[in-house]
Amino acid sequence: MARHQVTIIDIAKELNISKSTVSRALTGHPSIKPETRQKVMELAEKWDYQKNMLAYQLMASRTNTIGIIVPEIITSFFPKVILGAQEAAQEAGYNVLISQSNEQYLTEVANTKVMLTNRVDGVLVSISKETQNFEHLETFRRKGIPLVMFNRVSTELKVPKVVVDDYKGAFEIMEHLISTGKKRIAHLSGPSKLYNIRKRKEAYLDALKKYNIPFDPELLIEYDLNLERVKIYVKYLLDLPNPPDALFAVNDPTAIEAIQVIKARGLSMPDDIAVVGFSNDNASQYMEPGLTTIIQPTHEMGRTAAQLLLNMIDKDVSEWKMLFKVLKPELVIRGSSQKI
Amino acid sequence: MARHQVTIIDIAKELNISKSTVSRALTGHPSIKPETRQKVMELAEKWDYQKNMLAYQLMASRTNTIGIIVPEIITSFFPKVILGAQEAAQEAGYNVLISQSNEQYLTEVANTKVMLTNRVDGVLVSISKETQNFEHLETFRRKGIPLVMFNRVSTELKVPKVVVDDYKGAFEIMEHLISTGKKRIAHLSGPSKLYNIRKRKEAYLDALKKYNIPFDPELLIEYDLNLERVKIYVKYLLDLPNPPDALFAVNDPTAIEAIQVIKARGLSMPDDIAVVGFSNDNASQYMEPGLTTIIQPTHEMGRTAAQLLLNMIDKDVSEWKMLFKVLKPELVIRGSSQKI
DNA sequence: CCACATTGTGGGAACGTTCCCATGAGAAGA
DNA sequence: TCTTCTCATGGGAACGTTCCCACAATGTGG
Repeated sequence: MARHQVTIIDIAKELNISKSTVSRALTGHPSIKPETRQKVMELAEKWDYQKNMLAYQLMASRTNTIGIIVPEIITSFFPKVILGAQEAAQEAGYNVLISQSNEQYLTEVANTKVMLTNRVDGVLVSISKETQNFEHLETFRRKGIPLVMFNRVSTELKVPKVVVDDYKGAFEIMEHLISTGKKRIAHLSGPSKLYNIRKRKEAYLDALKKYNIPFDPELLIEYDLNLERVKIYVKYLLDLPNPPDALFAVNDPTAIEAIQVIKARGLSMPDDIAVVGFSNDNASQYMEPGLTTIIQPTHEMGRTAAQLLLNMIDKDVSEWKMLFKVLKPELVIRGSSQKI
Repeated sequence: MARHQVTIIDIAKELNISKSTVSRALTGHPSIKPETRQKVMELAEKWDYQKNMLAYQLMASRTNTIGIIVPEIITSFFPKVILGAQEAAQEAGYNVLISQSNEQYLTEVANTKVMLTNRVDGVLVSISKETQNFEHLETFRRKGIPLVMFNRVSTELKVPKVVVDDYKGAFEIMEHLISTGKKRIAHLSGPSKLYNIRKRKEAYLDALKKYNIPFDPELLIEYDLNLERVKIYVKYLLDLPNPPDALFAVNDPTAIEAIQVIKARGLSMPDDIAVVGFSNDNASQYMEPGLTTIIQPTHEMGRTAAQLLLNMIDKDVSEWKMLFKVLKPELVIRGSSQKI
C-alpha cells in the first residue's frame, strides 16, 4: 500500500517545476506567476496534499503547540479550563498537547519529558497533589521554555500564575455559614502544600477569629484528597461529643461524599448540619439538597493562562516573572446550607 | 537567550566523536564501546538532553501518535473513554492527540485536517451530531491511515467500530419499566442519523410490540440534543390529555433536565412518572431521586478501540474491514424508576 | 605471515519544509 | 546595442535524527 503521503516534491515532479516554486505557490509568495500558482493549487487539491508539519516544525524549530499538564480530567473542573485554554490557543494558531499526571508526582515528571521531547513552545501546568519538588519544572526555565501555572500552583516557583481568589471565596463561605447562625464549623481540608487549599484554610481560621468563634482543633482535618477516606472523617466529626453544626469541605467531590454519610445518618441539612463545597461540580446543582459552593471561572482561567503563555512565547521572554492573576470566585447558595 | 536545545551534534562535538556514535550510544546499539557509551550518557544527563521527536518522526515517517476526535469533553462520557484509550496507547508507546468537534460538522472536518497534517498513525473518531457526510473520513482510507469509530458511529462507513449494545440496554430499560407496571412510556430520543440513538429507539418500539403495548406517536419525540429544549418537550408530554407514566430519555443529561421540570411540577417519581436515562452521568447517582440508567463500559470502550487501532497500525492493514465490537451495557436501578 | 572476521567509529543520505542566493529571460533606460 | 533591473524560477543548505556503508585497527585461524 502507498504509505507515502504526497509532498511538494511529488507535485513539483508532476508539474516539471522545482519544489521551491511549489512551496512558494502554496505559501502565497508574491513573486510567483498566477498561472503557476493556479496549477499548483489545483494539483494539491486534487491529490489531497497536506503540509507535513513535522518537516515544517523541524526547520522552523517551533511547533506552534502548547502543552497542558493537569492532574486529571475526570471531574469537570480541568476539562473546562482546558476548553478555555484551547480556544485561546486556537485563535492564535496554536495546537494543544494535553497530558494528565493522574495526581502522581512521577507521572508528572514523565509528562514534562513528553513536553520537552515534543518541543512544545510553552507549558501550562497544574501540579499533582503529590508534587513537592519542582526540579522537573525548572528544566523548562533552563531551556528557555515559557511556563504558566494555574489553579494548583506553587509559591516556590518564580513563574506567572493564574488562580481564583481562594481566600476570598472561602471567607465568603464562612461568613455565609456564620450569618445563618452556625457556631461550630468544621473544615475538611486537603494537603496544605497546595497553595490554594492552604488559602482556603487560612480564610477559615481568619473568619473564625474575626467573628470571635473559638477555634477547635478537633474540627480541622487535613486529608489527602482520596475520596474514599471522606466517610471516615465525616463519621469521626459526627461522633464527636460536641459535633459540628456546619461542614466546609475543601471541594465539591468531598462535600458530596460527606452528604452521603450525613443522609445515611438521617440528619437533616441544613438544620442539623450545613454543608458547603468549593468549585461547583456538575452534580452539585442536581443533588438534593443542592450543594452550596463557590463557582470558579474555569473557562476564563484557561483563557487567561493561555493568553499569558502565548504572550510570553510571542515576546520571547527569557526571564520568568512572579506574577499572580487572581480571578473572582462567586458564592452560590443552595439547600445544603440554607432553607429556601 | 539560548533558544537552541542541545542536540546529539553538540554532544558529539564536546566529546570529539561523530554524531553517529552518539546516536548509537543513546539508542543502545550493541557495537559501541562501554566506555564511550558511558561518557555520552553522562553528558546527555548533565546537559538535559532530550531527543528531538520531530526529527525522529520525520525521518521515521511515523509519529507514534494516534488522534482522537470527540464531540465534546464537558460531559463525563468522552473523557472516560479517552482515559481508557490513552492507557492502551501509552502501554504501546503511543501518544494521543485530542481534538473536539464541539458537535459541529465543520469543526470536525477541520479536526481531520489537523490529524493529517500532524501525521498521526491512526485515528479514533466519534462523530458530531451534525455529521452526515463522511468524505472527510474517507480521506484517511485513501491515505492508508487506519481509522476506528466508537460510540457515535456511522454504518455508511466500512470501518471497524466499537459500540455498546444500545439495543440491549434500551430493551432492558423498557422491560424494567414495563415490569413496574408502566403502560404509557414516552421516549425522548435524538437524531436518528446517529446509529446508537437509532438502536435505542428501535428497542423502544420493539419492546412495546413484544409486550402488546400500543405505540402512541405522541409519546415519541426526536430532538436535536440541545439540552435547553428539553424543558419544552417534557412540558408538552406532561400536558397531554393522557400523559405518560414513564419517560425513557435518550441520555442522562436529558433525563436530568427532564427531572427538573417534573420536580417543578410537584409530580412524584416514580409513582406519577418514572424517568430513566442512559449512560450514567456523574450526577445521576447523587441526584434525588437517583437516576435509573445504563452504565456503559466507557473505559473498556476506549481501551478496545485503541487496541483495535494499534493492531491495524501494527499490521499495516490497508483494507478497512466492517467490524463491530459490541460491549455489554449494565442496567442500574435507582429511585427515579423504582421505590427502594 | 597472510587472509579474513570482528569491533568500533565516521561519513553521508534521507525524511519534507522554507528561505537565501543564484541565474536566466526579457524589459527598460542610456 | 549594451548595461541594468525586474520577474520567475531553480539549487541547495538547514533543521536533528537514524541507518547503511565504508574503513581502520585489532584479533583469529591456517
